[in-house]
Amino acid sequence: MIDPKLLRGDTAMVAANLARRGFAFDADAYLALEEKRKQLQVDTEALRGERNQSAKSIGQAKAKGEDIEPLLTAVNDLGERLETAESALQTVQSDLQAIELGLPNLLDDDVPNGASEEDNVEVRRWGEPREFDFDVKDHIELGAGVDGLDFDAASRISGARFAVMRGGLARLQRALIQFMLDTHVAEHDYTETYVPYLVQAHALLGTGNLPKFEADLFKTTTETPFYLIPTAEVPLTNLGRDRIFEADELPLKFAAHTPCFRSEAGSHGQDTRGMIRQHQFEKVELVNLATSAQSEELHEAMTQAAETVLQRLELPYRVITLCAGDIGFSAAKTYDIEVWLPGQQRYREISSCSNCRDFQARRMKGRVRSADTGKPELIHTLNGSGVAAGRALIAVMENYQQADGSIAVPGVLKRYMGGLEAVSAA
RNA sequence: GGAGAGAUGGCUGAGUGGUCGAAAGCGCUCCCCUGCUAAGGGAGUAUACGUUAAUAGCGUAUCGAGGGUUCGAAUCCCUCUCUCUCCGCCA
Repeated sequence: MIDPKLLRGDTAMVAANLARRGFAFDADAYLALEEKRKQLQVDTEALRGERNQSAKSIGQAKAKGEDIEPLLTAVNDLGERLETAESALQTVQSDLQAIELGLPNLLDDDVPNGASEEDNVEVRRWGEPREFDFDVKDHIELGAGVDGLDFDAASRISGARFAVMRGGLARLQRALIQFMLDTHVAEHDYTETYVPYLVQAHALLGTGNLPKFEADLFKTTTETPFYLIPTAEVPLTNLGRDRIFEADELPLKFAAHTPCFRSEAGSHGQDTRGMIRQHQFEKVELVNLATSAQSEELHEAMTQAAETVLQRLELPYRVITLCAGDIGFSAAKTYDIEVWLPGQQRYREISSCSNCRDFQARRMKGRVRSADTGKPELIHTLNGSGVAAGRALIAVMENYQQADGSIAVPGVLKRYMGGLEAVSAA
């Protein structure tokens, strides 16, 4: 949520900022509603004050043994007036809240303008795409060749956008996950964390996935519905929910491996072949809970941490800053890391590192007791993929392919592969 | 799944219809005293929202959540959630 005080006090600035995203914010309608809220709230609170006063004097009169009948008649219609005022106020407040929950985060000043991914700005590149002296295969062909990636089997079980993996390939994905977690824990000071894969609506409201993006989520039909997490960002970030941290507890840095579940509604026709875009995929996620003073630096460090993984795997990549039209709902600023895929001859997203500032914290009531003032203030939340394991597997397959169709095991993964040098057909 | 107990401020813990936002203790902050890493005395110490130039006042809300009864609810009633104990079941 955007700070309601800011929204109210500097509506034009907020509207202009949101307009950069292509988000049309009806400031006039909002201000009219807000004006109404203010009046209703003042009225309601005055009535409540009146009621409290009379109740108090009735209590005092009764204590003195006086006749309270006349006092009771005097407040006769108060209850009804109050009830009317309260319900009107409640209606307006929930309308306002619906508007506020639907507004995306304010953009950081250094988010570039732009309408689509075409306008994202490259920050840096690392590594050189490898030169092949044979015809390059994509991961689908390679996976079939080593008899490890089976989309037909998956579709018989679950339909489109699922994969079955076997043997060395399945193990390679597990090796990637282990390697990533070990790296972040040992070198980047992350705490390995295990979290629920099913969460309730309020957790998703906190991260900004709800109420606007329900269609992207899988939901159970149980009496109290659960949602399958679309990313470990949801449970990890909610570790800060309803808490007041001491200043010296922050930053907290959590790393978790989880499967991620996405309905991919609205992505029909995109990446339908292969394992790029699935309903279920594995990811190692990084989340930081921080003070406002820490978040900017941590954002850079988190991006570096994700880059480290790719560097150790010797996978060429580039880092881009997402433009205003491409950045996510809850983020103030996002770096995407795109890995080189020889099979597609282009860079594809493998990590997304965002600073959400206090946007999610406000929804979650995540706070920290300021070291200076002793007062609670909102924490900053950051999340990043460190990195997507399914896509990392694709990247390793395509970048490490050999002329005979086998896949060489990257050096850093060998210890996780039982000394295996290459994944090939059994 | 069955039976029972419970949920109060940073913590412990009183409080069963009326000046209770809430006793007391602990912790923390400030002051005083004390020639010293002790003890004692005093004051203060929740959050959100509204109003406001104001982190000053004033008002409103909050004692797990939601609803109800009442002029008035931490206290009574209903529903739900969570925690604990015992039993059952189970990876």
